[in-house]
Parts: sequence; structure tokens; C-alpha cells
Amino acid sequence: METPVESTRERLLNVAEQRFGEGGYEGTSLRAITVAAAANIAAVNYHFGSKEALLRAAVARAMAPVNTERRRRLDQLEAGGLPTPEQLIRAFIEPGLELVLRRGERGAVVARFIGRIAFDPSQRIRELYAAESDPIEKRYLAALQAALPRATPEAVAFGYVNMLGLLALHQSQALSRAPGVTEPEDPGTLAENLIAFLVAAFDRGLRS
Amino acid sequence: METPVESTRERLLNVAEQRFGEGGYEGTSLRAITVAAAANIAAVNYHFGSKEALLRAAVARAMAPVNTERRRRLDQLEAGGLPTPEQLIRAFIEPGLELVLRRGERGAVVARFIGRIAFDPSQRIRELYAAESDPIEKRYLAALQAALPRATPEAVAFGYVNMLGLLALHQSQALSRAPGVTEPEDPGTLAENLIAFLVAAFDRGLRS
DNA sequence: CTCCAGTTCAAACGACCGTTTGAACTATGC
DNA sequence: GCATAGTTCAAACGGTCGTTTGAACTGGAG
Repeated sequence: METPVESTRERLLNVAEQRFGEGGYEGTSLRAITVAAAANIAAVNYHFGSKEALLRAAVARAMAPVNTERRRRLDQLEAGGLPTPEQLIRAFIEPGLELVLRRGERGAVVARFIGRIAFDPSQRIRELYAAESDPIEKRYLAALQAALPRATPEAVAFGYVNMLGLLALHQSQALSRAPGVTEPEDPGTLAENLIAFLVAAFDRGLRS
Repeated sequence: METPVESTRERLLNVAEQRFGEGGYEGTSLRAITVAAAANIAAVNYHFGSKEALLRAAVARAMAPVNTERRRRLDQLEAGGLPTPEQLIRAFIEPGLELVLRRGERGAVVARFIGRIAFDPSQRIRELYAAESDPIEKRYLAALQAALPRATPEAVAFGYVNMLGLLALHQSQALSRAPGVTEPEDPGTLAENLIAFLVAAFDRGLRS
């Protein structure tokens, strides 16, 4: 029996992403995770300390590249003068959908995990996600405000949470139940559709 | 000790709405519900049969007036010729936010319950909600398609699920964690903001 | 009063939960 | 070889879960 390329710790994180994304935090047991990861039940508390700490580690790992890419794009945009609303929306949506959906099977798993956790029923879990995406939030909001000078700060914030919510919804694939809707379209197309939808809403749908 | 005006069955439904809306289905135990409802733990299985049947009954009761109002508005609109997109969006959003948020404390509880269940982590639960709102869905989509002749059916369906998701998000109050956002605004204002947001997106943000 | 269907009750069922324990295994440094 | 730190293991901990049981209570009909 050869040693697996992935460490127990990595396998736990991978399976946690998948299972938490499928059944939510409360609906997924550590035993289900450890069995699927071919690990002992005690491995979770050895490597992470608790179920919630495992989730926290998984969220941090999943969000890191998204945050990095968003920061990079924001830097780049602000270096080139005043960004347009579309540029800012694109800089937010694409790292969440594209960067994560483009990398095949695992990308979709990660996206669903993030989308699910972002709007978990438990406020405790939601705050755990929020803490991970908070750093760029203020900066992003300020840029959005500058790009939409006619809209009030409250209106811009309203648009932002709507964008956040719609992204999470599409990431979590929770709307595949819709009528006559064949959601699993090309990730790129989905991103373009969502961006167009949001650009129109930000451009003409916010309180002045 | 006077007999309560509400029956055990009604108290169970009321508390179920509240608790399921707070913690989600998996995160809420029957014991928590029955204690808060001052009922015996066995009362749930006596009156409803199971935890899931209790949820189903609560969803049906909560959705009934919303569905009725949406149907009424759709009837009224279609009787007066071709409705505009804004009229259709209004006919969908307002019964979900207004009709339910206007009736004070309990309305907000019902709204949060519906919003939470609509995007529960478990697909089983989501389907349970979908079954309850399905009846008008096809009819509504057809009207929306007629009002937006330039958009493809796929684009209209895309807009519809976005509308559905944003409504559920605001109903569930899951975005109160946002930055500098003081979400608990007047329900009427929230409805107007959301409608304006969606009208702009439907009008100019869909694939032709 | 008796009867009976409807309802409530305390108690227990087996199953599963997250967590902990202490021994067993593994690999590396001396 | 031996010691040692890191990791994995089976087993069990107390607690909570949804559900079931059978007896006790309730209020009206005959």
C-alpha cells in the first residue's frame, strides 16, 4: 500500500469542502467527513481542534485565492484612474465564478462550498465567512461609491449586498431547481450574464 | 390557568416558523420547538407525523397567502392587456415583502422562515419549498417572457431565478452582516429599492 | 354515570452527535 | 539499537437527536 500523495490534513479539508457544500454545516457530520476522507474520526480534533475549526480552516483555504485575485484586480484598476462600475463588478464576480469554476470538478466543489457557507442559516457560520472576506470589503465599497457618484452610500451598499448574494447563490448552485432552467451553463457565460445583469442594475437601478 | 386561545397545533406551527427561520431545518431540534411552544415532544408526531411533515405544514401555511396574492395580481394584470416588466416584478416582490413584513413582528418571522427554507442547504428541503411555489411559476414566467420579447427564454429564466434569490435573501435577513449597511429599513422602502434594482436589470441586463 | 374519541403526558427507544482517551504505530535523529 | 515526536487508531464518553409507546387525562354524546 503506497502512501497517498495528499496528507490526512489535506484530505480532510478537501472532503470538508465537498460535504459542507452539499449538506451545510449542521447537516454534515464529522463521521461522514472522516469516512469519506479515509481518516480516523479523531483526526479532525487532532489536526484542527474541533468541527468548527475544521470549517474555519476550509473557508480560509478556499477564500485565499479569491481574495488575492480580487485585491490584485482592485490594485490594477485603481492604478489606472477611476474604474467604471462594470470594471469593479467584473473584478468582484469573475474571481468568484471564473477562477474557481474554470478548474474543473474541484473548482465547482469549492464554489458551492463558499456559496453555501456565505448564507448558512447559522449567523455564527456566516460571520465566520464574513471575517474571511471582510478585509477588501471596505476598500471595494469605497471604489464602488466613487464610480457611482450619483447614488447614495446606502444605495451603493444595497447594490453590493445584492451582488454578494447573487454571486453566492450561483456559486452554491441552489437554483438548479428552477423551472425550465438549465443552469449548468458554461461558467464563462454565467459570469457574463451575471455581470450584465448587475451592471444594468447598478447603473440605473439605484437610488440617486 | 386559562386555556390558550391557540391550539397546540397552531402554537407548534408558530414556533416552528420562528425557530426554523432562525436556525434552519437541521439546526433546529423538535425539543427546542416543543419547549418554546409549551407542548409535549410527542405532540409533533401526533399532529403532523414527523419533523419534516411539520416543516411541510408550516411552509404550506406560510406560502398560502403569498401565493393567493400573487395569483390575484397576475389575474388582474393579465385582464388589463400586456403587463409591463415592472408590473410583473412588483406583483412578485410585493406579496413576498410587503404583505408579510407589514404585519409587524409576526410578518418578519414568516418572511425570514420562507427566505431561509427557500435556500436551505438540503436539496430535499428546497424541493419542499419549490413544490409550494411551483403552481404559479410557469404562468409567471410566460407573462415575463411576453413582457420582454427581446430577451431569450433562457435570459428571462435567468432573471427570474435572480429575482427569486434576491427576494429570499432579503426575506431571510441574512445580509444584515454587511458593512456599513443598516438593513432593517422600512419594508416599503426595501421593496421599492429591490423593485427598482430588478426592473433595471430585467430591462437592460438580459441577453437579447 | 358510562363510554369513547381526541389529546396530552412522562418515559424510554435506538441511533447518531462532537469530543476525548490512551495505547499503537511510524519515521527520524542520535 | 534506542529514544522521541508526530500521527493514527479503536473504543468509549456524555449528550442530543427524531420517534414510539402506553397510560392518563379531557370533554362531550348516549
